[in-house]
Amino acid sequence: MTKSYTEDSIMPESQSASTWPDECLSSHDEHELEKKSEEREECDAMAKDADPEDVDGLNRLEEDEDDDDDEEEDGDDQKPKRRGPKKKKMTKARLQRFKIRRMKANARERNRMHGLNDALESLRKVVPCYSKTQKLSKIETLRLAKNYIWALSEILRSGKSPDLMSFVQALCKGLSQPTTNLVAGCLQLNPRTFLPEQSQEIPAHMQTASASFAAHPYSYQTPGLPSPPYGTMDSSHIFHVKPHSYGSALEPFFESVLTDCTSPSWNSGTPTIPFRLIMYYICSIARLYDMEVTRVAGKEGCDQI
DNA sequence: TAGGCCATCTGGTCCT
DNA sequence: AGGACCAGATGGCCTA
Repeated sequence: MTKSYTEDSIMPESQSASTWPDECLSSHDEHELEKKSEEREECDAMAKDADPEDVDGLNRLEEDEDDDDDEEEDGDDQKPKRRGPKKKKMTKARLQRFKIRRMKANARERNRMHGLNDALESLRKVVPCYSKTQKLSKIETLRLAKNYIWALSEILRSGKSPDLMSFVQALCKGLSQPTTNLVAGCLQLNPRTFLPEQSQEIPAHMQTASASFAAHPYSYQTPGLPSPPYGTMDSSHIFHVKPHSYGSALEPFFESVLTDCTSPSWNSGTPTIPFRLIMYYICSIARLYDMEVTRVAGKEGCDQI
């Protein structure tokens, strides 16, 4: 049974940036989950009603049993006897129990995978780029989430405001072409401007600001992945993105944050940019933290004197 | 049409 | 014994 999830899972535009993981399920999301849960119950019911005679694996199992029987009947000395406990004869009752057990296991496995997919869907909604039309694949969602976490923790660690370029570079490390384009489109950026290979074209002040982001300790080489675009940063693939107005892209990130949030694109149907606001808050907190540490340190110094 | 992505089934292994 | 987890196989759908 194949179930298609073609329905658009759209993040409501009203969802604020403050709805972070624990509260990230809006009423809309809850409704979606309820709907899915109902679908799954139907699915499970169908599995229960399914004719056990139709289970493919059982046919194979029956074939195995036949083989065993043949072996016994032949009594061929040339073939080594199978060691270990002898297989019990598959009676009709045993067969029936096996079928039921197998169907229950299948239903459990389906539910387990659905749970995993729900978690991934929640993750999609909290990573920077959430598009109505272009849903991130599972693997890309995980990669983007990993980059995002790293980028945010780097901001907290350094207490410095990164520029947009280096932030997006960090986000796009190891992502595929479509995802990189999505991130670029999401930020209304020209992907050319943050390509690692072209970093020498970035103004000097940008490169300085990017320093802490350049060395991505968790960047991976994705060994063993079959083919590009996975695991590569081949820049050629990024050029397919449609041209935008790139004027603000080279401006320092935090100078434009608030104005960007009130720009028309903020409310458009295209991917939202809530993380810009989040970034603003995080960096503000980091600055306050830094100031507080400096203040306390100074005070302790005075006390010691 | 090939390749990517996905859902599902399945058998194996480990744990309770 | 039964459930959770995992990886391989398979087939369907979609897109470049």
